Amino acid sequence: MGTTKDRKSSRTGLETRDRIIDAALKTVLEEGLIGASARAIARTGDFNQALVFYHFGSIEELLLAALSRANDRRIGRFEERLNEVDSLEGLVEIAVELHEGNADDPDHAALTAIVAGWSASSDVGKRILETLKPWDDMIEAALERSLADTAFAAILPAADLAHAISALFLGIELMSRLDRDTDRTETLFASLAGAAQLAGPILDGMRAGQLKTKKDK
Amino acid sequence: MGTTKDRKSSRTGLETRDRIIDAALKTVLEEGLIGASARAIARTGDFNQALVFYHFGSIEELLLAALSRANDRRIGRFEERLNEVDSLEGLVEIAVELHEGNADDPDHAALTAIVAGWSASSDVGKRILETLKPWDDMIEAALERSLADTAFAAILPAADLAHAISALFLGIELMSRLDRDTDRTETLFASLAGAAQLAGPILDGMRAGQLKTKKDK
DNA sequence: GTCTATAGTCGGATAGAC
DNA sequence: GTCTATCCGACTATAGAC
Repeated sequence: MGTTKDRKSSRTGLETRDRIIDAALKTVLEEGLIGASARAIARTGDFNQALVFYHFGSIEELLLAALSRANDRRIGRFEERLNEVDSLEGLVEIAVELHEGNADDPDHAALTAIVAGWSASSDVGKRILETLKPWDDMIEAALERSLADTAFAAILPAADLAHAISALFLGIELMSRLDRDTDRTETLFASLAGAAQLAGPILDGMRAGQLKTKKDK
Repeated sequence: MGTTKDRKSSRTGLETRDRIIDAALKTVLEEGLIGASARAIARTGDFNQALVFYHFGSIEELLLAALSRANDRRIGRFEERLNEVDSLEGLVEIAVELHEGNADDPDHAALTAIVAGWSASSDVGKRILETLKPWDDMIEAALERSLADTAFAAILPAADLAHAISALFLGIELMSRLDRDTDRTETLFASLAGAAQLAGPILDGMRAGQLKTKKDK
């Protein structure tokens, strides 16, 4: 999108691969997964339909590549903060920003559509989960820092909770896309922030109760 | 499925409508939303493809009808218990059973696929949300009973929490369908049950602290 | 109410010229 | 590496016979 281009001329293959991926994402965003045919994508990106097959072999492969790229971009945008956060309040703060950014983020819309639309073919499913795995790992680590020495840490493994949070986000984004007008999630996130501010001190109390400093691992 | 039928003979129109809806659900389950064409559905149900248009006018309408029916069946199966539960532990118990039942429930697989696959066209989105609304309402009422007189009730409105739970379920089912082999959700629900047993008493403590009996509204 | 037949469209994928 | 042209299959939807 920000590249120099003069409409339909010869250029290097790598550039075209990128253009195709971007066009795929945009098409999925605008037309949905079902509407993301090779022809529609080519129309969006203003290139020849046959290029999809030359560069990716099939639509399925293209969409998986697109998923991976969209995911990478999103991870890049949040991994630094996610890897530093160590409190429930901080986590929710990031979650709120993640959600708020989602509305205008073409990457994310396409990402959820692709994930959701493929609940059928399960060989692709594994590859999708593989792509999304980094989120689970980052969230899990953040949770471990945030809930350390807490009763909840013992009974609700960070890995499980992290997975649940990933799922929650997927579900929330799908639902909020069903009807942009009456989006219930606005107030939800506000409430979540409030809840975190209530629960945070309680957790800290649990920690303090054990008189065991945590920061030096 | 449990109706008397003798393969491809004349019968009343209402029976056929049902057959078509059942076939649609089965097809969505097996082939995914993209694979659920009029022809594929007709193949599954062993009837003529043209009947879809005669009875429903379009595939979109058929799938919306199928969604509604699958949802009704699921609600029927759980509404009684959901309308009675009044504790966090009880809620989680129902959630666990809901999830466990989901694996073998063709209704549910199709339901999530339809909801998820339609994040694009937003006029349909509204109708889908309308169909799912009863869940939010039932969960909200159950939460109000379960969290009454709790600090969480004040800061996290039941309506928001209910919506989040609906979204969580949608997300969880989608994810768990991506890879049946390495399903993370098994341990998740076990952990959730544990967490509820930890949190339940805490909430009861809060309630008791206010010395205000709750049962008489 | 259900069938056959078919019109018309669109999509995946490939061959081969440039 | 990119284009045109094309094959072929699948799809939605309708017309009309039964």
